[in-house]
Amino acid sequence: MLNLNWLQTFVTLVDTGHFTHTAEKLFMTQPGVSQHINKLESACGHALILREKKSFDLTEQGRLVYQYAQQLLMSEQHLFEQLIFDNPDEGECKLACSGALALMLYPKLLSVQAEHRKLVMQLKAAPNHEILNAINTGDIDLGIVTNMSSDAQKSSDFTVEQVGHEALCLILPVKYEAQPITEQLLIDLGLISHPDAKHYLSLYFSQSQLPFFTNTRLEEIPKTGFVNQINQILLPVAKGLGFTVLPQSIVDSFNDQESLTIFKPDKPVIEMLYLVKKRNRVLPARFEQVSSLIKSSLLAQIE
Amino acid sequence: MLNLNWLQTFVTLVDTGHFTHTAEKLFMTQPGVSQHINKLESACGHALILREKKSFDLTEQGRLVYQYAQQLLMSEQHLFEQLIFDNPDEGECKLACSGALALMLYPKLLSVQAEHRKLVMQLKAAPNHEILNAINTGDIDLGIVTNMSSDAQKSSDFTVEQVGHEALCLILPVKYEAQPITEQLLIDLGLISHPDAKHYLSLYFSQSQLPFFTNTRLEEIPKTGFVNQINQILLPVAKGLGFTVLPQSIVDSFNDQESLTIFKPDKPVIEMLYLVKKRNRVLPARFEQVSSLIKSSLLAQIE
DNA sequence: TGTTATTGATAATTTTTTGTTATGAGGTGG
DNA sequence: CCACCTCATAACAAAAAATTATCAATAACA
Repeated sequence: MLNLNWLQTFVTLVDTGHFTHTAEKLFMTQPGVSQHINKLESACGHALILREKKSFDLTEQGRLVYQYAQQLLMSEQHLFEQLIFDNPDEGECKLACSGALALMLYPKLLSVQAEHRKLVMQLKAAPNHEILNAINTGDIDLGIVTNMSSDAQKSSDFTVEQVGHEALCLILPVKYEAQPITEQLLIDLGLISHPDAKHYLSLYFSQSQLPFFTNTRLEEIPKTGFVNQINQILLPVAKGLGFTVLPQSIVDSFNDQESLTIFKPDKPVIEMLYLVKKRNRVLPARFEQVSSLIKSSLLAQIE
Repeated sequence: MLNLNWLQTFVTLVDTGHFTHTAEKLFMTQPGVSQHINKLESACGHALILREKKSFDLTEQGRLVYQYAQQLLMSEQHLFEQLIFDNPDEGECKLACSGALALMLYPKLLSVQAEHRKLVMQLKAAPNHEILNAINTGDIDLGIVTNMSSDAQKSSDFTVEQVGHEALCLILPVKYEAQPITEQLLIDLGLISHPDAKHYLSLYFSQSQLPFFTNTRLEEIPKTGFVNQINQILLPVAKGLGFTVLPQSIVDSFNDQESLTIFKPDKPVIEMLYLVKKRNRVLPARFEQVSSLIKSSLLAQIE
């Protein structure tokens, strides 16, 4: 392994072209410089300089090592700067949320990044449990999840903050507009499924006070479609091929609203949104603006 | 300064999450691991891990250092690979030649680079003495120059190889086509100057056996223009604003040939082209294809 | 062309750093 | 609750690095 001190000495030597001057510059003795170069050479397995008379020339390997060393010393300096100053406009933000929220949030995050090019936004759409898992391993810095309950036993590992809520909609083809919803109707129509469909469905029926489907019987609904592209889920519904359950925001952003009908339950179905990070983790300064952006976006949506 | 061994230990520790396992993996003892981490932390001036119970969490600084260390270890490995294997298709080629030759060579060099994206061609157009100087300092790996004579005293510092020659042309506006060339005509017409004009002029008159301009009187020719864009020098000549001296290849690549007339001296004026590198310097493998490309290009041009 | 001053290499010695062993405190799991 | 595992600490041994004291080779200069 290449010792950084040797590299520093080597760079200075190449710059000055002079062993003694290098020693003075680095507050060491001249034999020390010779030794550093010798050690570096044997660590590299190659001669780095060709000594001739008083001066020397770089070998090709010497050039490579010189380039490498310069980069290295620069990047170490950069690291130290990062360590002492937590720049709010620089660094990676690894975020995760549901596909529905990603659809809304990603453009806003990107406009922040457009202003601060060194602030790199990474947004991953994933189901709840995967988000929590990724936060735990440190793959994700900050996540937005819906229900914390099912992972409650782990919840002590997280810092959770409620940041908003979103209405869930039961969506059918427009031709059922005037019809009363029955369990049999839904079974006949079939479900257009998607990654969060199961979770949304059980949430919807348990909250909406509709006397349909106890949890055990949700499986009985036939699946007449599946997509994991959030903005394409409503296409088959619009074409009359099935029903589905999605957050309000997805429905709002769909082009062909006239082909859909949204069922109005007696009691609106709301899912809570939680901003989650790892417990004890103090996020860098850049997450200030990110989380306030998230909060204001989610609040604005409720209006 | 951050010791590479400490960083290696730190990375392994973060990966395993386990001091003892880290020690085993790196063939050291467990207290050694503890010490490495302590030293790294004090060198960074920050806690890198938060020890709690048996396990630990990374601090934000720890994350930064981890990222940095991973990059570093990777790039050191890359360096070693470069040192043992001189890849003919990877690396920088820093070349220099006259503007005229650059015009011809650069497209060819770029088509080589297009095939081998890691082979980066850097071509600089510069006058002779600047090229020799840059080769001497190591800023340029390989150069093409015309006359070595004036820097002959230094020539022992270089390895020189003749690689071709190029005809020099005296170019006038087409309206002088039928006219005999006299010294007075040139003075009346005026010189369209460019960076190599003086050198080309003295070469031309000393070789062409025209009884014009002893070197001392070259200065008397009035300058009626100047450009340092090689492919724009002939524009003012075509418009009748002056004469100039340029290599044949530049004339050939000019669009508006009909507006020019090229003087035919009794004895054609040739300037030799030399491929020059620093003496004793063994260039990396990638220069094989570069110099054979240069040679074949210059030979092809002579035909 | 001697003569002196510089420059870098080498060897021996000292100092500093690093790694190991021995041990202990705190936590875990059967 | 006991045996075990994990990491921290201190004392010591080993290795690495720096320094001093030289020397040979070259350059500079009278």
